[in-house]
Amino acid sequence: MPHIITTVNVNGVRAAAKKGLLEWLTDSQADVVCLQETRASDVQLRETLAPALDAGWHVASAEPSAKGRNGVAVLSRRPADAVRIGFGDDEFADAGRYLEADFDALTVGSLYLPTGEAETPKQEQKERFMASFAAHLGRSADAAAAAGREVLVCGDWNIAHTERDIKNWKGNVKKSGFLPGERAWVDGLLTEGAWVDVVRKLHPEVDGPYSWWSYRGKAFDTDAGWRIDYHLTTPGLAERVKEARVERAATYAERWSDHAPVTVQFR
Amino acid sequence: MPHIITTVNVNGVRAAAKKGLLEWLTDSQADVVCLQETRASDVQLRETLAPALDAGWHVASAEPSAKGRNGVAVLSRRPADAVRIGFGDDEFADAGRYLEADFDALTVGSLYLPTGEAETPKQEQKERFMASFAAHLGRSADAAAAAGREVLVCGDWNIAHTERDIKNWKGNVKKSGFLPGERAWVDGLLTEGAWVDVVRKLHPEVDGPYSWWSYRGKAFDTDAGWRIDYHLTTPGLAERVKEARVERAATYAERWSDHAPVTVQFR
DNA sequence: CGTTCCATG
DNA sequence: CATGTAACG
Repeated sequence: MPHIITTVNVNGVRAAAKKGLLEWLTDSQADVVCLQETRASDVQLRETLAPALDAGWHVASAEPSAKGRNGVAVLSRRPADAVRIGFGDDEFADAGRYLEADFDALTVGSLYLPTGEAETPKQEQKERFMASFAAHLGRSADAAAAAGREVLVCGDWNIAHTERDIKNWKGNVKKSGFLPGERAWVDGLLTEGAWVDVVRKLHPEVDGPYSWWSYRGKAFDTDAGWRIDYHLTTPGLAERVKEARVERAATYAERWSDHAPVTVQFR
Repeated sequence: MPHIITTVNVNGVRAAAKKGLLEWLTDSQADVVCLQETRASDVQLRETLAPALDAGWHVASAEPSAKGRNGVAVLSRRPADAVRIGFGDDEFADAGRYLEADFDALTVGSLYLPTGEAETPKQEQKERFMASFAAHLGRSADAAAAAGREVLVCGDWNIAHTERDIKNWKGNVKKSGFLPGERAWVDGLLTEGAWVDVVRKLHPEVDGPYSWWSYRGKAFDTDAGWRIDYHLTTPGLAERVKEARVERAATYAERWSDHAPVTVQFR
């Protein structure tokens, strides 16, 4: 079973690969790397990742129906036992926003939750996705418990959960990504330990660690970021979490994404 | 009166400026430089050319109504006495395809004739432009003769006149830019010496010199080009032409346009 | 094959 | 402020 799992929104895998993603991957100790916003077809993704595939990585991907948008993937050092695209909602079936891959008794999900914009139809779409995906998580947790399996769902959730998860929380209370309803939705996922935010579990008292910084202005340099990339795990797996870190340095020399990789390690 | 005049289609002045246009301009001995396909608003053009303007160049420009398309300009070491945009045809009035500037007894025109595509509405538009512009050239020649002035119209005519003006002429007889009707239209302009193609006058027997090479393949390296950038002058001025050259080397180290500057010098 | 625009983030 | 795409050349 994989012990080190990283998630990173690459904001265009082709651009990221030109700027350092592949070198970062070469240095990575991860067993599984979940990618979001590949913004590439399956063919383009394989072409871009060819050096990594040659080096032994396997890839499973969910291609977006709209060219140059969304796209999620799971890279792994050995092939997944099974791969499932989508989460049973026809509206988002071919959006390239969710993919699950099984490795022994562990299921890993790579999620790219929609961006919203308060008071617009985009926000309604985000909320439809949230409702539907929460139902999937519920079913998934129940099925895993019944089958003695564990589940880890990581990716870009596009929601900062608490005031600790966003540098300028006061300035964003009416902005999509920090709306009360969105934060309450995350509360609901974590209720009674159904799911555990394992980075927060390990670092309960710190601000951040942020995983996304706008490209505008000097947000990265001043660490004016958001923690919107999470690893949520089933409770049994959460008990085994050993270490978690945001690899801010990965994008420090040359920034190859506006997100940084978030890595968790399990016993 | 200016004695050295250059024309160059820059294929986007902002991109060209980043890659060497301004250095070429610094080294240029020209008194007047006509630009085509600036693909910029007047404001963007001035921002882009700011170093040249600081160095003493003056600019007159015809902004395109469609953003990022067309656009012609005349740079000069002293301000023009008068500037006229367009050539009296309402259809093309704000297309950013023609500009005239007066310097003493010389009028200089910067032309970007439309690209065509055989058997399509684009070709019909090109031919409407050609008919209308030929009428303007006729009026212009008559007026110049009556007033004892000379006229030079340079730019990207998007037509290779003869078999000498295109490397692979056999492969292009049905392609816009080398259609019989287009070539005959140029014949008509030159009839009875009303207008003189001064580069060809100086170099009657050579193939080329080409002034445009496709970016595709190795067209530039193999000199598989087209001569579509001309200086047409009134007969009196043609008598004074001393030297003409295509500055192919200007774009050799780093190609800042798919066209090369064409420079003529007068006594 | 390159430029610029657009929608999206 | 960066991505990919499109129309255009």
